[in-house]
Amino acid sequence: MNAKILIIDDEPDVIDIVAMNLKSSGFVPLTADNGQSGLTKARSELPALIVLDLMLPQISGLEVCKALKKESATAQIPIIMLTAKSEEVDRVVGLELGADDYVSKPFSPRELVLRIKSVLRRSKGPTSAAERIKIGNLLLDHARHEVCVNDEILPLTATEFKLLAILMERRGRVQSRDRLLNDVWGYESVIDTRTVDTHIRRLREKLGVTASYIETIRGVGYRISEAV
Amino acid sequence: MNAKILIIDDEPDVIDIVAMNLKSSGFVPLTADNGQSGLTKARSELPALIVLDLMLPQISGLEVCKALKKESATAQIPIIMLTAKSEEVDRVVGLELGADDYVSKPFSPRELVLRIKSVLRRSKGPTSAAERIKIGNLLLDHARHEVCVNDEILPLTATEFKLLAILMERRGRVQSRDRLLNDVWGYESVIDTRTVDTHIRRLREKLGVTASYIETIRGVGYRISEAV
DNA sequence: CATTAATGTCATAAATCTGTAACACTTAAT
DNA sequence: ATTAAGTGTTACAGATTTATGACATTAATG
Repeated sequence: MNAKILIIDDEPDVIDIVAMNLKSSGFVPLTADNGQSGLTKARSELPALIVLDLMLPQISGLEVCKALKKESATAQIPIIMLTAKSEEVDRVVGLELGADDYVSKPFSPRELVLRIKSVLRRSKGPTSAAERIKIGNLLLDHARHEVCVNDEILPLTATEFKLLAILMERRGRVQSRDRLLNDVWGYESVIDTRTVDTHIRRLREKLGVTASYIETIRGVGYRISEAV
Repeated sequence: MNAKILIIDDEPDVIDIVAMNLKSSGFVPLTADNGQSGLTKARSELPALIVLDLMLPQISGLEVCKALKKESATAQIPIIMLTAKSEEVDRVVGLELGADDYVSKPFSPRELVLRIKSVLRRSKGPTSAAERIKIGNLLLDHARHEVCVNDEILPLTATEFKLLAILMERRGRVQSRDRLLNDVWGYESVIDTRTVDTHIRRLREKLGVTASYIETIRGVGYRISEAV
């Protein structure tokens, strides 16, 4: 791996957490705590990818993004935007400006790393990202934000969708409740692990017959069976 | 759970309430009512996490934090700061000094417990243990939390799985019952060593023919044979 | 605003796992 | 062969863990 990743964020805790996780995933994290120094570092280091907070003092993330995309040296560098929930409106703007993905706070560091890997993968070869996952007669489409069972669309809520998506992406592997809380609800969620049970239940309810895909591993967590 | 949590606070009421709540959540609370004894206990007990009041007589919480982060033995222990509202200014300082989170007084014990869980979750690094171990026709997969004998999945309980995993990870080396109690059940477990026998028996039962892999070393303990 | 939907929490029921004690069997040493 | 310590077996009550239903609260929508 060994690729340089530049993190531009003004919150030291965010930088710390992200940098730590990147490092342990084999990346080389670079950091900047404001837009100006971020731009400078991007130009001098030419990182493989930039994680950019939308909300920055002085120069906003959008402007940084715009500037980077204007200069030929940095235009090709993929950018992942970090946005607070309320800023979700800006998502479209960000994407139109050239951001390659966005992750909303609070986010799980693990998920961010996965996104980074995904974007890097995509930016290299032809698009082959797993935008659609199919398991048996269960089909999940990230782009459309839809889940189908036998070509019939299931009306899942946002949380249910994300929960199912994570289980499907890691099919076969058991996910502990803690892990799910971390990855579905975000890294600073302070909710009870029992809540996961409830959402699993609601998922199963909507899945109907297909509910059997979700296995309970007593004393450990949940997973979606590997076999079709 | 079973993790040791050290509470450093000079108000007995706070200590009592927090300790009680931690205990009922399955943690093992340790306490100190001043910075000096807090430091001492942290070094001797090496708790899984420290709840540290910012406002302490004599040595301030910040200094305790700084000291802990300086010593390699304790540097990795996550710290949650307790701050009065007016001290919020110091939040940044605390975080920069290495605190992992902060909770401002007055706080709800429940929230503190959730925060503790969240921080512990976060600080648990990526699993570096060997994901799959194979011995003869016995295959253990951590990620799936599955054990196969000749490609057939064994329905093990959580405890059985953990016991087998530890034996397999240390194949060849005899594990005493005490050692197994410690590593499978966790320290502080007040369980009879004979209980290990029972679980070994259940394991063997499920292993069927492969049960012969688990050797009894009379007067010492158990082990899984080195040879394939 | 009013209404609906989504979400998190809780209490309780149901499932299942676990620790223990009592007893049977094995082994090693006398 | 006898004995004593160590280990295997068995059954079961108590403890945990999970599923479920109902509710309170928050967010989204018109």
